[in-house]
Amino acid sequence: MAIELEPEYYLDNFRQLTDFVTVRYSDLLDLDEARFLSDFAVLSRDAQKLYVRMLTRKGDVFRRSKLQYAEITDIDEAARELARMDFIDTNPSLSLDTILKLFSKPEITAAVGDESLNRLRRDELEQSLLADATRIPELIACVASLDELFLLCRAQVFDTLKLLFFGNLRQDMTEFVLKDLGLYTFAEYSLDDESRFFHHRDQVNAHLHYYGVLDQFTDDDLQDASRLTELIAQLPVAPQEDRVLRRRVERVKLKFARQLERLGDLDLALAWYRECQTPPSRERQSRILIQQSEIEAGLALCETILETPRNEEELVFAQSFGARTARKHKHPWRKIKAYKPPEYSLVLPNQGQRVEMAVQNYFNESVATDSAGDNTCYYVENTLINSVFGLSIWEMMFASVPGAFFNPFQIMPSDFYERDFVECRKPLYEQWQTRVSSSDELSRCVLQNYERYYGQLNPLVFWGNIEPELLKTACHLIPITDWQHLFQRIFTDIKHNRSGLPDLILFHPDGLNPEFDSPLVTDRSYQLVEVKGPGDKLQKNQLRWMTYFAEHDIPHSVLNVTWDESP
DNA sequence: ACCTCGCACCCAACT
DNA sequence: CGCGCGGCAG
DNA sequence: AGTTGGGTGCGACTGCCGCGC
Ligand SMILES: [Mn+2]
Ligand SMILES: [Mn+2]
Repeated sequence: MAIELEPEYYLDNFRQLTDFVTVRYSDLLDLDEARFLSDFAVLSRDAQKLYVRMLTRKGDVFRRSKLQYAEITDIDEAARELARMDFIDTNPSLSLDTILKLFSKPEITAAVGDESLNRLRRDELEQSLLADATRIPELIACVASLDELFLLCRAQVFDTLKLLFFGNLRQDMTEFVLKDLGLYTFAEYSLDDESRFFHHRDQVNAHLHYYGVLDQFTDDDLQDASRLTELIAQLPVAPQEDRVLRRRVERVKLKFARQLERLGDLDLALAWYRECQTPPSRERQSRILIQQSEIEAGLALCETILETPRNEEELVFAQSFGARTARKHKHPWRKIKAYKPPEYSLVLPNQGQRVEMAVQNYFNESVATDSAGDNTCYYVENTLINSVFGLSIWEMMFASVPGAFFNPFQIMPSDFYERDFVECRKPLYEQWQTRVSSSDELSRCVLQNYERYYGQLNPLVFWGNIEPELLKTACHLIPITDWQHLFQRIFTDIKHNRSGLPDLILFHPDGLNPEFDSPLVTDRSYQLVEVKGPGDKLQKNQLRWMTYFAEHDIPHSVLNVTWDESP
């Protein structure tokens, strides 16, 4: 399905972006931004096209010969016009370093006239040319004369416009293309002219400030504790009401603090963790304290977590790490026994396939034929349960709620992972509850939404893994009370409980033959099986799900597979 | 896929 | 020469 | 020796082309 784009698609996309910003945010624009828009509007079409082409390419300096676009009638004339209007500089003063990056090795050595330089690696070549400061002006003139060089100007203004449009700087103009090519289909949601992500200029500036700090960050900084500290200190202080910015800033702080830990700067890491509320901040603090032999403080923090856990993972951490540490240092501790799921093992011939597939095939060839023949095993991991959940809450997810949607390329509402997602959609939640009150209702709703929304992006719905047949089977063979329990746990923390579901699901409407020699559940119509190959072990999120399964009588087990390597 | 998810592989500490 | 990587385009 | 916990690292429309080694 090769979809052709209009020859000037990129200019059209740029216009869509600027129109969107103009309609919603004219009151937040500063003078530079307003000038940018009005100057751009009076450019010739050729000039507009060339400028947008340059904007969407990497870097800000370009060689004339590398700008070849058939759909632009006269590139040189367009460039002159852009220069007159200050959109580009056709005679920029650039450092030798910058200029060298634009040319290939053979071009540089030929221009310099020293073939012996060919033996050097690219980075060595640059080093050697930059080494002699007295030769630099001469070399700049020499290399730069190989081609006309254009410097892109006012690109920061466009960054601000993109930020206003998307609400972030992670997305870019490729969203338009991917959508138009049919690679992405977004769900329908209402985006009226009043849907705004930003409400004050100060807020825009704070977000720009945040991305400015990220921009300064390079991979080398990860090895430099003082540099990391400097960067964290520069991050903006997000106001209480800007939840998105708070989330973003906090994530970066956690990441940098974690890196300070790796670099061995535990005190600094601790100090920055203390500035953060979100997990795993307190977990890391506790670990550091214990590492520093601050046993009392470390255990006290575990106690605090036990009293006010921010999420289940943090709670489980405090229970197990607290108990282990207390035992080791002979402190009293009220220990809670960790759940051990039923486990059994199986030896299979190694045919080079994924271990989950090997087990699925094994089940389909043996256990599945156990009774009437309606038994089947699917390798679904998170996809089945999340998809059924996602299809069932579709209307709630894309409902019009203030602040939830603000750009045309969202795959979910901005508050989807927030604690109060349900609270903010109470009436729809109550409707949803009636829809999941019986197997027939659930099945009807899920299959209907499958047809209605097929292919539309949704972080919970995995279109490639679910067929109506499977959905129907699952809705009927997993009892509605089990579905309600599964949904309930996902709703309590969508972000974290979307994952960790077992690899396989077995359906057996008439149960299984109890003679079958394994701890498989025999008296239920389905069961979930987590497969573990050699060397693998239950992940934390998998164990949390299994603990919950045990509490709610959801049939489950862990199957350890070893390979039979004998010929 | 608002930079994840599950697994593979490694290491250290414990039993 | 062939391979892997990254930029670019649609 | 074997187990357990913890850490890190890896992939992500596709297809083409120039570059570096
Ligand atoms: Mn798995
Ligand atoms: Mn598994």
